Amino acid sequence: MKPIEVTFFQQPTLELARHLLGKYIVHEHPRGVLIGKIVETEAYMGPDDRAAHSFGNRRTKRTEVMFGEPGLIYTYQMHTHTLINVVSAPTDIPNAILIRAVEPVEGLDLMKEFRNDLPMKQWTSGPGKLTKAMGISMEHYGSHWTDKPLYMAEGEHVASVSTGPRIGIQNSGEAVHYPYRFWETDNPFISKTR
DNA sequence: GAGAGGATCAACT
DNA sequence: GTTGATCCTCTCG
Repeated sequence: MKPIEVTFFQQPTLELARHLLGKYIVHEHPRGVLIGKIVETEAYMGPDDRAAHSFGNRRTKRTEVMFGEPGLIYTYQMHTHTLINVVSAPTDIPNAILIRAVEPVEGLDLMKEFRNDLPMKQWTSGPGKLTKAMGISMEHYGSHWTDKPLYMAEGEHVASVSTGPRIGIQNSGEAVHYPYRFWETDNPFISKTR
């Protein structure tokens, strides 16, 4: 499995969010290779998006990586979970795309173990779940999606894409209704709806 | 150095 | 529908 071309990340954020669907996330974990196909994403449009951490060009130690080049990995902690993003847009424009769900492709035994023997549909059907199933944590903050051991690879063609409002954001004014969520239509591994 | 809060999940009633 | 878990970062002093 080879990392994807770095030029893939050099497209407008909303297009990138849509084109991420079907790509593979590959993690060459010490205990085995883990692969998941991306089936759900959410775009966060930086300066103009009340729901984004980088709203109003807010620049802190946490959001710093979003001001870097597209294709960097932005991880952060949410309660007991780690969430993972793809940095988008040219340097100094802090956009990011949250990976909300993947479909298990390889390394199923290890994912099952990481997810405490839960039913397969619950392994990766949410942003906090998939990071646990694939062994992703804060140590991946700031590395690039084209670098091992955690990288993105060409995947499968996605026949049908659905669009809708994002999940889990509140008090974000109009931003709550923006149709910045993309998922593969009818895929069983997408996360919950509102 | 203390306190608050969040792009979540799972286990309740 | 509600709530506890319990982690990192940000803000204020």
